[in-house]
Amino acid sequence: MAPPIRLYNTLGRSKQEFKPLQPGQVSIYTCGPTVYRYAHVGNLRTYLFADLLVRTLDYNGYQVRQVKNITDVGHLTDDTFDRGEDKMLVSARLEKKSPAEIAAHYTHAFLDDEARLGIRRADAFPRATEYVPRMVELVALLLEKGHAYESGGNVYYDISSFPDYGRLSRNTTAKLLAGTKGEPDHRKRSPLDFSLWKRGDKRLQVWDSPWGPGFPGWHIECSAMSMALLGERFDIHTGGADNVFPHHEAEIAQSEGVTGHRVVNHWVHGQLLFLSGTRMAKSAGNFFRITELEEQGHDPLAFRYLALQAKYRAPLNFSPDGLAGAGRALVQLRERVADWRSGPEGPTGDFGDRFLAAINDDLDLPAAMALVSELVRSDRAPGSKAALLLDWDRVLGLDLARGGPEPGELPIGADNLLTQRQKARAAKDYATADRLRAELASLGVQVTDTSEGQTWRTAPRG
RNA sequence: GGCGACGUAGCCAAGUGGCAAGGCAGAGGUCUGCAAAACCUCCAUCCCGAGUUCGAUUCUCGGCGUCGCCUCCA
Repeated sequence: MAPPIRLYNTLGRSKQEFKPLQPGQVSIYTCGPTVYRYAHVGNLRTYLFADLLVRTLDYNGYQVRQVKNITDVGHLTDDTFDRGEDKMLVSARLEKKSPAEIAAHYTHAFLDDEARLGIRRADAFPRATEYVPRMVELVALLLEKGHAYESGGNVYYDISSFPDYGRLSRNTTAKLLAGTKGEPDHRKRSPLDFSLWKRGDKRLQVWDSPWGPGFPGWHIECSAMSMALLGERFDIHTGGADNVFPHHEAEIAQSEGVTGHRVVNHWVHGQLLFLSGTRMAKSAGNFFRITELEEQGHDPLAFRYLALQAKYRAPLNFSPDGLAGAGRALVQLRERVADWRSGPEGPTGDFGDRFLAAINDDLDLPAAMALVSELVRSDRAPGSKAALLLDWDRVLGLDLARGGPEPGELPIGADNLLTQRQKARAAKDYATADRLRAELASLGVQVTDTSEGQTWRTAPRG
């Protein structure tokens, strides 16, 4: 009997028992990337957390449908007076490519990056540009229902028409107003009203609408794509903590404004990745791509291991040392699984139940990882330890079946040195043997003596 | 200014009203010709102050400090 899954819900700020709308099935919408640049490991941490959620539900026997949007329409950096720049279009200009080319390039890179981290493919990756007609419909409905107004060619959401505005982020409109800075945009009734549709015909990306040519506001796409693919009610919506306000607050106002009822049951947000105490961000330039870490000799899954050791709801401080440590631990774990696989089997006690209890408790992967260590050190039968670890790997996603590192290719001349060393050792000429070991090491070959003779392995990366 | 987090060993990071998980690094030991690996052992009174309590790292209040959101951002 599996313990119930409890998930923290940003709406309500508490762990709540997860109950799917349809028995045995779960619908998840994961707020995806805007594809105007490469994703960094900070971005990927959020998709990793969503992946762990999907895998946990799958492990519990649920049939999961996950939708992850690809935003290939740029958003303005500043909504006021249309001053902001659109990042998609900036990238297109800088790289002298069309927005579609930019989007295609970074979308592929994103999917590759996800695969490197063992993130399972979502069931659907809707593109925002393909849902603009649906967005236009939603904006028209919001106008019809009195939640929006047209002004100066733009359409704005009237937050005073939605009393629940602020419930997710716990901001109140009165306090938000007090904190308003900068000059007000006089086309808006309230400075807090946000854009649903922006007029503009001089851009590279323009669509027709009842309000003239233009482009959609920043939040409407998620309302459109989530409801188009998952329906007017779905189970879980994931995203980064930075999206709570204003993005998801606006999404709730839009989706519920249109439908008149609650759309998302569980809002789950993953915390951000930090580097030297500040948020890893594209704009700050303090980031690593997963491919960069790979070029430095790290296994991409070492980052996954690192992330598994922290709660998804807590900020995580990234450091190259921490990553290296996680990598060492991962290699060792894989070697053990390889060693134990063919060993004898036996009972594993309550380890399986404890693992399930950990992951079902709001994705407590740190507890699960501690359990991995406890199991490894335990005196259970090796074959069963390996089998259990491989079973857990369905959730952990660390590719534990991979085995130890490959011996690698011997550099030229090393073969001869190895033979000489073997002879020297047989003759108990240890001075020569040690000299040859040092010589081999300088060639990048690590020699180890075992009871069955010497073994070697090429050093990781040259 | 508003909203929200957080401050635990050298680093990363869990956790609980009652002797502080785990990983990496480090120390000692076993093993080994030596080394490596492996194995064993060791390594924190939890930012400060006050309060509640038999007892607080864990609850409350007050400091100090760090960070996130309030512009696009995972």
